[in-house]
Amino acid sequence: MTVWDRPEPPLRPVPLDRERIVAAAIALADEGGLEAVSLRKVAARLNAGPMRLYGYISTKEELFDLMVDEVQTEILPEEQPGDWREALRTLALRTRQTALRHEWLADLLGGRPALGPNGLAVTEAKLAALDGLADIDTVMRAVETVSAYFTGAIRREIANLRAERVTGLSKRDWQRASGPHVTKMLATGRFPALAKAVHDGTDVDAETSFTTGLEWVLDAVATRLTPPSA
Amino acid sequence: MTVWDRPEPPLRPVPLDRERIVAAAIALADEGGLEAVSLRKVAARLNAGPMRLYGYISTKEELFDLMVDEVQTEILPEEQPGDWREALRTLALRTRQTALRHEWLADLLGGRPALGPNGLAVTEAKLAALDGLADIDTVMRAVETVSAYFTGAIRREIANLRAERVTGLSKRDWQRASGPHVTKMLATGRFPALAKAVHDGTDVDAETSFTTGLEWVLDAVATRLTPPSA
DNA sequence: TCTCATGTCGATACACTGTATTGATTCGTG
DNA sequence: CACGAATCAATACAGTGTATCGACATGAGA
Repeated sequence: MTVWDRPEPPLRPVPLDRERIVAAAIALADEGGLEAVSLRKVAARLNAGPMRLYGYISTKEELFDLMVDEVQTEILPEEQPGDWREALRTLALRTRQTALRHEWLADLLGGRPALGPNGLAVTEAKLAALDGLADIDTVMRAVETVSAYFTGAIRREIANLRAERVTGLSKRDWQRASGPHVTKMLATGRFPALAKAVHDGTDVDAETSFTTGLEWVLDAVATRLTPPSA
Repeated sequence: MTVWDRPEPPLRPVPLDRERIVAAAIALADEGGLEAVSLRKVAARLNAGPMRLYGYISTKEELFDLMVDEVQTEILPEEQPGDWREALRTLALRTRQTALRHEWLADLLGGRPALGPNGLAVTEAKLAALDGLADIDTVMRAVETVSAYFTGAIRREIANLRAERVTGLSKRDWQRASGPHVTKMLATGRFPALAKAVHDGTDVDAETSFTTGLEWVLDAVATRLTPPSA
């Protein structure tokens, strides 16, 4: 093979760093969901071979960890509001909004401990909101409870959202009218309470459902805080 | 190739049904986690070719749906206790226990709407527990909130459990002593509340954490129920 | 300025995945 | 007994995460 047949060597490889890798991965996930993220595709976006990434991460799971940590920056508000309740509410709502912007986050939420810098910062913010308002153990239980609530609520919301997308129908309409399976099941009479709920319940939007439950949980937390000493 | 070279045809294929397929898949997942479930391995356990499964499911996701629905039978208690609170608590605790028996459930919990017969039965049980104790919309909010809580709590618990397994240390010990990364981060002083929590907080076991939060949420629900008419 | 060691990079390779297609084989039915 | 339909397995394909390894550009030392 002569020189003329051989292509010029590729230009010096673009320098890589985790930031660029994670950004590429997030872009892919935003476009096509988590399953669209493959090391080959991420590398391709950066004009690199797949193996190149293994200098920066040692496993695909680590890439996911980095992605989660990265979007946590969107969760922390610029300034922490004063009231503990407002602070926790804001963190919960911003987590939800972030998950709506990056739906793949719902698949990862709660899946692994969030130990990256931004994850720790979010945890810090949660704990700081309640700092001094009760003994530490109560504060920890409170943070765990609120976080567990919104993790679960967000997962369910995104799950429903996806289901609605594939059928093109709202969950309610779908159950009531054209979801043949559920309709048939309800018709069996084996699920009276469920049938009543589907039939008589108001089809409340996801945000209302989320905030309603959130306020309930925050109420529960409020009861446990030590009353401000008189 | 003569008859003598050719092996006898395989015995008539073992008849298949979804039950056996799902059982095989669950066994695999119990042993090696969700990622150990491949259509090839499931089929192999049933002495069948991979393609055979596509007569019973049309996608791997559907197999997961069936697996989730199957283990829901372990969640429903034999008899429904009388008290709404007891009923919801039992459902939550049994979901947790089921997830501890089948850790892969944590990966799937809340990931897709549970519309199988057993999933519907569990939802029915939740709704039935509160039936008549408040208007339907309140009942639905209550069920959503409790479910969201324990979905998130279970996910976190399993996530921590796995993390502990790979390091061989309790989360607390690990953070305090030998988790170099977290230790270093805490040492930066950027996370004072977190540092205090790790340092001064009691290392409560997972079950206590779970039930504590659960009772809080149940308290919150209680507040919303219409007081028994005098 | 030349040589050599070092370490980075990418090509290749491997074992495996979910699933479409296709061809053989069996069975029920006329 | 023959044929049509249905069932099933083999093959195939495009993709996956990651181990291995050879080439090559780069920096250090002489």
